[in-house]
Amino acid sequence: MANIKDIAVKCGLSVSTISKALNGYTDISKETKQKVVKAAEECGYLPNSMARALKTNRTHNLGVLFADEAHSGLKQEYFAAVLDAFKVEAEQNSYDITFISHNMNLNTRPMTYLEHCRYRNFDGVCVACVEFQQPEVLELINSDLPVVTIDHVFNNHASINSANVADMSDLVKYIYGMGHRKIAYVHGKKSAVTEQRLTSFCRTLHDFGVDVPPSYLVLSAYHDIQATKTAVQQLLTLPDRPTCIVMPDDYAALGGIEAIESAGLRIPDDISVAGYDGIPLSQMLRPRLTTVRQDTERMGREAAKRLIEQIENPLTTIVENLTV
Amino acid sequence: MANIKDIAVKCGLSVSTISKALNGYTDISKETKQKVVKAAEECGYLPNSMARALKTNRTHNLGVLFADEAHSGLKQEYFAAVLDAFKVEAEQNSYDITFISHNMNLNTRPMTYLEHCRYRNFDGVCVACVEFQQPEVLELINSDLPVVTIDHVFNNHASINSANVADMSDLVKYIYGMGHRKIAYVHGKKSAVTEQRLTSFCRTLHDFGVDVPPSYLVLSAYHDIQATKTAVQQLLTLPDRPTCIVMPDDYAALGGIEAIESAGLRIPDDISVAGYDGIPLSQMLRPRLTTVRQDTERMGREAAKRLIEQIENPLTTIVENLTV
DNA sequence: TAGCATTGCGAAAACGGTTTAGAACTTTTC
DNA sequence: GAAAAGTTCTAAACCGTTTTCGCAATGCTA
Repeated sequence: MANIKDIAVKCGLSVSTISKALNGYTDISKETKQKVVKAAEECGYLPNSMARALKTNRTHNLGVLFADEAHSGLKQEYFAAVLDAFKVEAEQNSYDITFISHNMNLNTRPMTYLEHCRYRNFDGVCVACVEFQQPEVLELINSDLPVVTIDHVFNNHASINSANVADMSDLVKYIYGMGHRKIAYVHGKKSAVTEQRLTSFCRTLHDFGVDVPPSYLVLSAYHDIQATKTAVQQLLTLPDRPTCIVMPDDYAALGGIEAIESAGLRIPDDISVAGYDGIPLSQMLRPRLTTVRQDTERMGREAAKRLIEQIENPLTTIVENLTV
Repeated sequence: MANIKDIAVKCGLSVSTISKALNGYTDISKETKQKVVKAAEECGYLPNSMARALKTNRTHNLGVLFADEAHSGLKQEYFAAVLDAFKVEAEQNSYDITFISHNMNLNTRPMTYLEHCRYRNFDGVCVACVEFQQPEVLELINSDLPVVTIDHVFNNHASINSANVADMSDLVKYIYGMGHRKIAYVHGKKSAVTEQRLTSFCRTLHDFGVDVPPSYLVLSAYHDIQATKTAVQQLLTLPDRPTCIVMPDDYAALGGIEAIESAGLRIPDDISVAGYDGIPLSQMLRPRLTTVRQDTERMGREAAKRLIEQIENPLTTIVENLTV
């Protein structure tokens, strides 16, 4: 309720002095500063972030785009975990986070993502879990706003990526080590992430002298239980059935497991299953799922750190890609 | 980039006329309005939400408090689903949402939740998934800000609640119908929700003529796999073991299942298990979990609707509690 | 044609801060 | 003891809007 003017009157000082005293300017004496801080405390003074932002052009607010077409971004445990970590790190640096949307109406037409960010004056944005090739998303990423992307690399932009190549390689080595030679991969839709995993999958096996027949690589989609079920059913009809199937992710794996059990096969006796994500769920499944644990905590925190670094030190910050 | 002044110059009109033309004032001629709108379009004009908020005291931004001590709010599928629905409904009404925290620094000390809301000028707040008895939370809820709470009823405040009494009753009836008579309940920590479920559990069984021995009611915690595992282990040592156990929620149920299987018992042959929440996960478990599906979609949307209603029609809105 | 309502627009004061330039005063320097 | 330098504060412009009030011009009525 109380504003800076009230405090000025109460202290018998000017508005500018109050502002400076409260913002650590050095040309204010210790005594004055103390008096001001005390008065502010007594009034329950809170700065008005709008007025401040209006003048400074800095909101201390970050936009996050965490949504896919199905509006199910938050429901995906993996992204929820990343966002949660992002939030924690942002808060520790006194930044708030607001969701970016494109449903707010501007005159007649709804705003684009970028327009929304400009409207709200976000200091920076974090983009994850979207179709990165969408024009609207590209417009946002190629704007002059500080940006960090998750699981997608753009030239000249910071990004945090899960270590797809190394992780998949480790997973394949582990499976190979268990004695499997006929390994299939039900993979997600074409994307940078998918490409990396797919390539790593094939190359690692190739290095072991195992060649993957094309029929062992089946298209499904991330987080799509039904599609994965269908894909696995297809695999099971092959004359030379795989002995192990790698699923797009832990969640989709549930569909694969269902397909296998419906076919009257037992896991892991008849066929083995591996997932991807390392979400807690996977450790609770019966049978327990072999999976790759992704360090979502670190990804979220690093994303926030690098974004804030970019915002606060635009000139000295080297924008780079981090693989976690 | 372009502001209202630029448009004024471009159109040869005054700033006030531009503002009015863009905001549907009626004392502007059709021709002028068209000219202004066209010019604004050409400049790629976007209003500055800060300036607007500063003047109008309305931000079109809602604060959401979705966090517990463990910072795991978002990781809980149930609340993530509610938040997701809340977000969708808010967006459709041109409201943004940002997370409330208490980590932003004000001078020396961090802000309280309420201070944070004032600082950001939220038009209203949604509170869920917190310890409602915390002083800081109470301060927020009892402030003059429009508030809607999820799963907790406060006098004179809107709230959206899952239908604990009816749902638990239905669950118990179903279990009873399956032939069970020795039913135990591993429940969450004391809270309004827990009380309702516990009471409903006991009363429904009582109505069937079944009395629940105190040893069948064991304290655990929501979403706590370990605590639930321990609680179930305790139940299994009872001389007169239950034939069915109701868990605090689907997630915690995983701990219970583990305890049972570790004890060499089979589900559902030796003992049955029921959960609570109806999260997708539960339908994928082996064995499939009997559970109560909560309409998280409706809860989230209704919460947003009622909050916005309160904000926009403070005088005519009757604040009430909705049970979904 | 005088009087009056209506229509369309502009001037200017907010909203609550930040920040630059400089004023007033004190201290140091030579 | 005057000029230079340092210290502490203030005045005022500014950020981009909204909104009240008033003013002119026009149309209408009698």
